[in-house]
Amino acid sequence: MVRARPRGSGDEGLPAGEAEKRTSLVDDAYAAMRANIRDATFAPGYQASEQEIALRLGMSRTPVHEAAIRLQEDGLVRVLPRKGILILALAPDDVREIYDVIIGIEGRAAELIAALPEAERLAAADDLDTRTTTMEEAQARADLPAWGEADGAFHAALIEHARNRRMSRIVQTVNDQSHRARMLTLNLRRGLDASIAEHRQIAKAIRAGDPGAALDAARRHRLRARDELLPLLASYGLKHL
Amino acid sequence: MVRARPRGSGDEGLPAGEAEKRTSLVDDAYAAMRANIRDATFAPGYQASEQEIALRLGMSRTPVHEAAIRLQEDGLVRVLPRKGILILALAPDDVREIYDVIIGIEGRAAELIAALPEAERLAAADDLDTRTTTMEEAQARADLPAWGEADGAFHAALIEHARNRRMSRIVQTVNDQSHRARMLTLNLRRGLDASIAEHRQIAKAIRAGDPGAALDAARRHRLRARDELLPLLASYGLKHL
DNA sequence: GAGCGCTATCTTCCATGCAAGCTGGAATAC
DNA sequence: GTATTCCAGCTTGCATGGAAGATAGCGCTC
Repeated sequence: MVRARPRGSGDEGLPAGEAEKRTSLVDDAYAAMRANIRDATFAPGYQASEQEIALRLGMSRTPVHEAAIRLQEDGLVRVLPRKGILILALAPDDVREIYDVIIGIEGRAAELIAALPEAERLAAADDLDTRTTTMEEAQARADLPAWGEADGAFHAALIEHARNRRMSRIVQTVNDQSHRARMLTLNLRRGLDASIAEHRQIAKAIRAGDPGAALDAARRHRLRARDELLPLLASYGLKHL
Repeated sequence: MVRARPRGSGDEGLPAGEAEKRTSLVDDAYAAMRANIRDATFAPGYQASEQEIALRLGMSRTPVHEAAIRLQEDGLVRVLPRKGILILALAPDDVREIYDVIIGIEGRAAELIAALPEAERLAAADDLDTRTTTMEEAQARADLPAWGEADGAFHAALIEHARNRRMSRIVQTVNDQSHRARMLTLNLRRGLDASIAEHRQIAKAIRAGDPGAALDAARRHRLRARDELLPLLASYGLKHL
């Protein structure tokens, strides 16, 4: 039986820490299923059987089952007893919830970074500015996918610099959940200029070592994005993403 | 030692005859292990084998293994490949992380509640005030455990009223992680009066429909608690809880 | 005594078998 | 035609066994 092992596709693992050499089938199944959900190979609402997925991945049901438990814990699927694995859809209300979580977490993260010792603070600000510049360049080329990727990188870096593993995990989890929504709505977005300007403000407040301003800038940025996105979803009648 | 529990003969002695929808062994194992970790039956640093736990719970290794995966996802244990289940300890740095998560989430929750329509807002404020009164009564009796429980109830209610399932889940997860630390440090706490006054302020801002003030009050409350607790941990040299 | 390697034994990982729950549809009763 | 029953085939839940990795202790070599 052929064992397809998709490796390294978007594995945002630990930062420069351990050389992960583990090759457990459970991890393979988890990564593969997560990737399939992200790129909508498993569309929301699709109900798969563990047997079928196991067959496709060339393993038995056990690792698939255990991976499904992890994915359920991540909020990506629901394991229906004796019925199968249901790929969860995202309702507008979920998007609202996710934004509120991010508003809270990211604001605190920005505040924390601005309160770091000067050297680390400046390094973080430089890093964020660099990523914002990447966004500007993408915008100049009207390259929307690149813009989206750079935007994601900015926000990932923002959380990373706060050096709080729990925050990182929370943000990654909700980002996984909303990945499809972001991809879908990327070309509906309007406030690209505003985003870039707000990113600059966040970096500036961090550079200045002003936690209050950093908190405020980060919150405002996400609040605006939320208030821009939610009506868009509503007007397009997108009930589940 | 060996408590063989024949399975399948219907209801085991679950407390307070609840009509449990359906008891799966995995859920049983998850609940039992989580309870054991909370009350330190499984002390941090203890390395258990799945076989041993399975024997103790009267089931086979499979449900224990799957429950361990969920507990690992919750950050309570670490499954060491081919070595066993390690009960995680809590370092002061973890407490700091947890507080920062809560500061972010709870602040946003308070803000959201204060922005609710008046009827819901007032109901929430009343509820929070009631719970604060319970704390006052406990304090008058110098009943520290009751105080701690009422304090927990206040914060649980605060999150609950924000009606955001993801926030609820996040807070519950970090609360599980820090439960032992809270129990240990309950009798070291000083700012009981301050806590009650701050709770009143949060409720007041919510009642007034002032999101900014609610955010600020909730943040300040947790910031103060954090700044009070962390030095305490350091001074007692508590390296892992 | 110190270091090395072998092995006994512990552990999890994974495949698989069996039982039981759920579902859809055929067969039956009216 | 409509409602009901029943059953075949689907699904997962859980137990169990074999395989392989990890580890500690022993004996051997130097």
